Amino acid sequence: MAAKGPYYITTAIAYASGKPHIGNTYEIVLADAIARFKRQQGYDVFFQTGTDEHGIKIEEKAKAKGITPKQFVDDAYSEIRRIWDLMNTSYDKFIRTTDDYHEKQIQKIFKKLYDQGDIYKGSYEGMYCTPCESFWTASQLVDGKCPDCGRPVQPASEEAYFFKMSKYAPKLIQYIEDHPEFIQPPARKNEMINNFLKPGLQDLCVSRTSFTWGIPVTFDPGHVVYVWLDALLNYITGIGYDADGEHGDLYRSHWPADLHLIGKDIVRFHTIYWPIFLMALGEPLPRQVFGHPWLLVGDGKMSKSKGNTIYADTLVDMFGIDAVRYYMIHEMPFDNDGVFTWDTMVERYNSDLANTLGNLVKRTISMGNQYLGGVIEDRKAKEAVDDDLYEVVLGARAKVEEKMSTLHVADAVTDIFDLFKRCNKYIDETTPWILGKEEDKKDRLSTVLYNLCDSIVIGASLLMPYMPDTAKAILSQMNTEEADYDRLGDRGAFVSGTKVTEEPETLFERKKLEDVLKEVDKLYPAVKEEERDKAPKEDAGTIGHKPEITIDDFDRVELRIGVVKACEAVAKSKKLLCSQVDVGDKTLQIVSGIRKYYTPEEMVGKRVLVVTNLAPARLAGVESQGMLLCTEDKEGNYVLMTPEKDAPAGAEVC
RNA sequence: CGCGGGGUAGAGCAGUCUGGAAGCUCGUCGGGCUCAUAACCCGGAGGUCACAGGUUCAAAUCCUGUCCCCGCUACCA
Repeated sequence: MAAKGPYYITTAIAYASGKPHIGNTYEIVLADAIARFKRQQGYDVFFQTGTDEHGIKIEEKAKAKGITPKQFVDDAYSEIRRIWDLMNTSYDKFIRTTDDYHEKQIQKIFKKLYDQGDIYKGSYEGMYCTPCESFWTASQLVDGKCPDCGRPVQPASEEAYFFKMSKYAPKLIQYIEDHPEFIQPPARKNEMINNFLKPGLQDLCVSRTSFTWGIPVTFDPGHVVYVWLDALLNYITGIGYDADGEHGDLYRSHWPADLHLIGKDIVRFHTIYWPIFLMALGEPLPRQVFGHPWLLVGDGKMSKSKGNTIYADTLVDMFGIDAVRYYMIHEMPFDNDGVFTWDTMVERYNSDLANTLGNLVKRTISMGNQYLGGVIEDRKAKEAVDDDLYEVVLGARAKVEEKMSTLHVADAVTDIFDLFKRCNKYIDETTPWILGKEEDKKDRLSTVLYNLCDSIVIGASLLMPYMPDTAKAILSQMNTEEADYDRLGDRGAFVSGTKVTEEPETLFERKKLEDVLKEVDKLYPAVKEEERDKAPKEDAGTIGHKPEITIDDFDRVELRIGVVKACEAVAKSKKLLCSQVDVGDKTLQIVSGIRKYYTPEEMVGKRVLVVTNLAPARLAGVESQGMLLCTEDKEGNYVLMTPEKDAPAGAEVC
């Protein structure tokens, strides 16, 4: 295969805060398929992935667990790397932002950018909670108060370093316009230019003093480098960039990157901040950034009742590595989110892997053994239908290549399966089992089976980047090596006279949906309990238990029965209803986020539980003087709390 | 008029940029075959391409307007 030059591909580095679920795992698998494909084509591929290990969140989680941040990220790193390896991904380098060479370079880079005037010292405006000693941005506040303790906060400013973004904006706009392929999918390009670049870029905060788990700024103790300047630079520090210009060989041969594969949520950082950092360093810009869509889990019902986090290792246990890789790659359209459901998983597994592919290989090898003793020769007894078969088979590589060139990876895999489908059809067209009964048709029979083996070898070779283990298993059953990529457009990948295996193994055993669902049922209650134990520590977003309170604490809350007298939608909002609620001695105006579940009309006359001594707040510009109590039903819909028997407005709840 | 994505057969999607016979997968119904994992092959049924106007010889595709869904965001007190 011809050498085609360097190819550098990266994934985003994973935030080392916990076990990655299938959505996070999708990215590394997709990148792996692309990297393997490029290697197959003959490129000198370097494939880098890694973990982002700094930041306040990690510092806090470690503290909650009672371990050091370093211990925390070591654990998280091991788990992430274990999953990447489990998925059989062929990365060449796994970088951690706590690696010493990375930290050293970040410090040098920071200094360099500061010395040349791109970074300056300023202040970061926000709100400060004195008792908690915490700094918050306006958007983090809950009801204008400290999200931790609920006490009032004061405007304050924190000393911080900033990067002068605006200076490079015109040059970046020019670059983006001149390189239409730079941002993928193309729709994102206008989004970046219109929403961020044209209105004027704000300077980016690149250091913080409010936490310590980060890379220290060498010339200003107390400051640590803040997230993006640390994280994005991994793409060059990982391959030997040096701020003093003493770059390693790998950097010299492989930078700029050919492809940064990232999630669509961080396109902005990779197509605006990252190129600007590089411009400031005087380094060339990456050739392409692809913001891939997300792999989401199930419909609402499934995720509520069965837990919505599904991990790759769970799926691998049930279906095997390549089936999971196939699902991830195949179910993800180019620019729409994909969805994981157990139903589709089983459907894809049975219909594509077991029926189309597995069964094809098995029946072909079985016939080879039954009629020809396993030795498959091309006896040149050609018929017209053979050309129809080969037209599809030999054309597959070009199709795959075309799809891959625009990163339509799912479509590329579909083309390979079209090849296998054509083979199944060919078997029906040629009816080898009939040829096998007639002595004078032996040559034809042999040729037919040869054509099939040849086609399967070509198909398996094409499949190598996506399902490496399966491709190898097929080739091994055919007793044949992977065909060279450059020859996949020609016949002869399978050597005439080769003896295939006598005992073909079943590549994918069919699965019954009901069996899988039973297993899922068994699996998920267990996972849920496990998570409930971890939840309070690990994730503030899930429901944990609150600290014990005294009866006096409870007594501070004034709860009463209210009757809704009038209700209307809040004009400026999609979620809010504004109700006038009679609570006995007065009528409170209460705004609630329940428009999705109740119409204003059905609200009127309802008896509800009301918190009546809550400090007023403004929601969407409307004052709210209390709170209606709700809970969630099984589907996650909000349900109002009402008294079980009739109780008058104003009755106290105790 | 906050930003963005979307509405095409029972389900999931492609096709829309570059107008020119409505396509794929699954399901369903019928047939064929028996080498193979109840698998494989063929055929049928099933769509006013969200709606309404417009441009055109021709519109799923282009233009205008409307409705609905989903993310994100501001406001789920």
